[in-house]
Amino acid sequence: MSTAIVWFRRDLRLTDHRALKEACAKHDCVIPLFIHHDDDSSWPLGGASQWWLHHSLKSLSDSLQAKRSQLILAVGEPLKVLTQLIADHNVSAVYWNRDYTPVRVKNDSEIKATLRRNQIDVESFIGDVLHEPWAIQNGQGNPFKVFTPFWRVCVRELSNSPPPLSAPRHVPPCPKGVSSRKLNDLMLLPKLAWADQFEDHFIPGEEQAHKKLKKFLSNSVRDYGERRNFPDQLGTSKLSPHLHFGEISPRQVLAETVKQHGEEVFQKEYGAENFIREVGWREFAIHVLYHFPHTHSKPLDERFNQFAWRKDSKALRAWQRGQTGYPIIDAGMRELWQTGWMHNRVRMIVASFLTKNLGLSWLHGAQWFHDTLVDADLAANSLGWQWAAGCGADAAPYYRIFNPILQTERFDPDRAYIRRFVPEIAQLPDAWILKPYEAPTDVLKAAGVSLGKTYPLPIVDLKESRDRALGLWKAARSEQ
DNA sequence: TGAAATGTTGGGGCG
DNA sequence: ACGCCCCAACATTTC
Repeated sequence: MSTAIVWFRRDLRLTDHRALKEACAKHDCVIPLFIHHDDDSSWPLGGASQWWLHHSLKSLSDSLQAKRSQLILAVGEPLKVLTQLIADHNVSAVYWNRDYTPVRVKNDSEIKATLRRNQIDVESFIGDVLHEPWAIQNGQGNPFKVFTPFWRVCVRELSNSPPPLSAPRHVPPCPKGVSSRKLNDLMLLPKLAWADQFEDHFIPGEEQAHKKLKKFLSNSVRDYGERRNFPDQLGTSKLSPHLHFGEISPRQVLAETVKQHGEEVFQKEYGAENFIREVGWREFAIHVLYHFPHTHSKPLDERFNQFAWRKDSKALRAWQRGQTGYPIIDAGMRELWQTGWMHNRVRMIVASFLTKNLGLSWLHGAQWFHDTLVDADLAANSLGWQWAAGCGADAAPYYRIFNPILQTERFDPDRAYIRRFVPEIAQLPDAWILKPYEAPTDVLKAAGVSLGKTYPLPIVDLKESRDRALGLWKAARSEQ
């Protein structure tokens, strides 16, 4: 009898799970294990992510039970938990899929070395990427800092990307007497009713992830290139949290897309190409954070190390709570708070507003998103915020400053998004709802809006703050 | 995956 | 009839 542990981390699924497949093929007993432990003190698991994790673990546990296995839950330092289990149940092997975030890379290599010293067979497998981060290089053998050439190489090398695996037909039983914590012991659900609305928008779990992908591929993907820009429409896949927790892998997303739409998904004129390209941005984020592990808290562009960010806790709080006086910003921030998610177009707008107009550090934005997004992902979040702030990989040019009013006119043409999330101004006509502060008094009165009372006055002047940002970014750029 | 400023063009009003 | 001006519409440049 040989027993193996499969250490589940951010790969909460049974299909395309290399570690699980290997363990099931080689061992008579398999302990599917999840260890709850915040190993990155500077980026603790956010509240919204905890909510997702709770439900995703429930789903994985149910799936394993259907295979007559059992998910074992533990709390504490992974090495201690593993060592104890190994000793108690005569475990001979430990398998996991790799995670490329900096703290995990470091901890995993230590755990691997320690267990191997103790004669345990430890094997790790490719994680949730198309290519290992070290397998993709530019002509000089360096990591990429620009998306387009990076993605070109990824696509060219796709034949070397491992194909997705099916679920193991049979999961060997978990040995008798392995004790597990109760899911509720992990204390993942918020004490207040904050997350109550999340479940109206998301159902965590592997089965739902695949359902959502299939539905998206058969209904929406053709118009994705256009429709994805309109936050009021269901034009995006909303797969991000499922991908973050590994309920579905990027290999599966790509394979399913190609299966339904053929190889032409790589040609530019197809909606599916835009969609696959977003999977590419996810891959790029993992690549950049792996090779530049400081970029979750320091700018990739060193000229921004000394940047004079403003400090203004009142403005930060107004931004966080959706009380800036600019409806598209407030709508986005409230969508985030209420649903645990924000449309990507609006993420760009609120990020530009925080960094350029308010002049507050992108780190504040990254921290808030990390805590409140169900899809919070250290790699994607860091890349996205540095991109918006103009200090990261393939960053937006310093002069690219979104105007909230123009963005509303373009991407929320009938103002449905604003009306949904900023109901106190919903009665304003289309022409004024995007800038209530300029609306004539009789229009405001007729709509029941009292500026400064029922809806805030703008906390910053757009033109003034834009000019200030242009000067600062231009100066930062010319340093060194 | 930007916005604003500046430049150019052409139609129409008007002396 | 003609030149001049205004200005919208569009294009280009600049930040």
